[in-house]
Amino acid sequence: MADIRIDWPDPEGQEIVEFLFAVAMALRAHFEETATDVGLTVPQAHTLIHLQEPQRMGEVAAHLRCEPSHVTAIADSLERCGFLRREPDPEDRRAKRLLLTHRGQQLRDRLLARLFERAPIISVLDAGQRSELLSLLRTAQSVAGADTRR
Amino acid sequence: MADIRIDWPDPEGQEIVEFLFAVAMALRAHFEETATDVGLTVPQAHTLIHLQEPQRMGEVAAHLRCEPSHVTAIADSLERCGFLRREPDPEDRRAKRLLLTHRGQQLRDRLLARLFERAPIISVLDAGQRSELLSLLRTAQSVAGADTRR
DNA sequence: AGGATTTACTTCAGTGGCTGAACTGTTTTC
DNA sequence: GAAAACAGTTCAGCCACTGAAGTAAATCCT
Repeated sequence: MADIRIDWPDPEGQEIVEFLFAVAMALRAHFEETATDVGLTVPQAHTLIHLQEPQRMGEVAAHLRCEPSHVTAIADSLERCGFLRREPDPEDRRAKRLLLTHRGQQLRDRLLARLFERAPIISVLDAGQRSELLSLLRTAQSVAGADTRR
Repeated sequence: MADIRIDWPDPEGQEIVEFLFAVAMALRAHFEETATDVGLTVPQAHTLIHLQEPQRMGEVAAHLRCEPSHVTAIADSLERCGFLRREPDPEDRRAKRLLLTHRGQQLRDRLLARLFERAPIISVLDAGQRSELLSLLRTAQSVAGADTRR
């Protein structure tokens, strides 16, 4: 992504976007690698991470930004592996909540630990740089979040 | 991605990684949206962007991190649409180079313009914050790059 | 020089993530 | 209490992508 050239009035902004794209791609690769390391696919890993607390399937679908039918498939596979189970939602008998089994919790912890442990990028920054980066990212958060929604 | 909690000795680093994941997901969505806006799929858009200068197909495959056979398919589609053509590599008659047609160039420019123009994140930062962010990202670049390679 | 190996792309069959439509059962609405 | 909206499931099908087998050209090795 470092080889993009285009006539554009804001070279600094462009360079930032390019860097962020590079970061995005690196993190994506890191996530995928970590997931396969622990024996999960990317959507399985995303789902597992989201299930810190029991969630209704529709809520998971909204979080993953995919169709509910896809969540059915993901939940099927994770349930077959014994990482979660379906539980009827006490407040709505149409809905089901996904909740992690003990093995699922363990796997989730392992996954997250590896994810943060070997994360690229932050390891070269010193304490001051890191808090600077953090505050900049916090500032930018609102827009990023606003842009994420469909 | 804001709802991850795990017992981890480095909460600041964790928060940075979480933010970067959020940024990564936002940018990915932004890229996908922009690509479909101009009538391209994600891999088509990536390929088009990479073709600022004519590239051999193997080189494109390496850049996209996919199998050469997939590049054949992508090139087929883009050639059918008239955005690029195959040209025999003058230095190796086994190889073919992909090069953009005029329409392909135009589309690439439009794509990149939209990509930077509507990029999330940077728009809320002022000039000082932006150069800070840029220098931090430059510092972190080496590691990110190192982690990207297989 | 020339036969064996490697390399660049293509073709094709198959996998896996994901969507959209049709269906069941439950809740809400008026 | 019937009609509409909703949660999840099933199924057919799309698209990105891989891996193996095939063709043609370059390189390697005496």
